Amino acid sequence: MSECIRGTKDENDKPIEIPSEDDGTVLPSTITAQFLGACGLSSRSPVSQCMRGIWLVEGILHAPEAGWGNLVYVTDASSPVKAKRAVQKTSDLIVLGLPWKTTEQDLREYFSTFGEVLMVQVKTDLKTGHSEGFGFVRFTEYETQVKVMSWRHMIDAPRCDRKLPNSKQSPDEPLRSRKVFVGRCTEDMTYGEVADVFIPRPFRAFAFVTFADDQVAQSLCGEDLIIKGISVHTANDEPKHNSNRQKEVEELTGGNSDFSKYMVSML
DNA sequence: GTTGAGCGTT
Repeated sequence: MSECIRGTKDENDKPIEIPSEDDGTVLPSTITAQFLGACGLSSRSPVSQCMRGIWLVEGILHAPEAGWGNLVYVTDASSPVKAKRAVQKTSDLIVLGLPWKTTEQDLREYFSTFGEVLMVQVKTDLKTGHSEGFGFVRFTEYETQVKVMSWRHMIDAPRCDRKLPNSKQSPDEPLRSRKVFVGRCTEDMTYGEVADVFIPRPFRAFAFVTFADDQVAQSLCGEDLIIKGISVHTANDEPKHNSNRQKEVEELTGGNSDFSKYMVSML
């Protein structure tokens, strides 16, 4: 049953009515349509007088247990960072692990299947003119960039990683990684529902697993899991940068209930 | 046997 929720940008302002969906949830786009740059809600608890955020699951705002009620919901302020994120521009992606023989034409052909390509480069040694095994690609549409970033690619070779170049990593926005470090694994473990797996050869008892979903990946981080009698350790793929972020996300995702669905089974 | 491997001549 659809209803109207009282929302405002400032608690002292007169609230305006925000329509909910038929199932009682609210879409962030509905919020954004009324309050530029905002996409979340919180309300002041009549009991504790504290502001409480509204639960956001897979991009949808869910009513509190007691329903939306007659409370006034305050939209989240649009911080400069969020405002910047709304306009997603494409950037060059570095493509690593290219075979020596791969040419710019090969790269363009390959990436054109995902969307319009603005530019490709294969970096070559100035003296010898031969490929250095990496290059860059730039797409017209940010959508295409996201698509290409999401999955493992094979360009005349078993694996070609692509990611934002070091020069383009923004320190205020560490991408929530879909990749997890798996320690103490055994060689015969297999991984389900994943985008990529990296196992060092020769085998060294750890692996990197990239999941299709960053929420799943993050919910696994930091867990010690028993799988078929073997204790497996999972952690963030690059522990040095984002331990705080990781804790935050762990609290939000509330443990590893999805684990059995997604992770490891023994052969 | 608990953190791979690579980063842009103009």
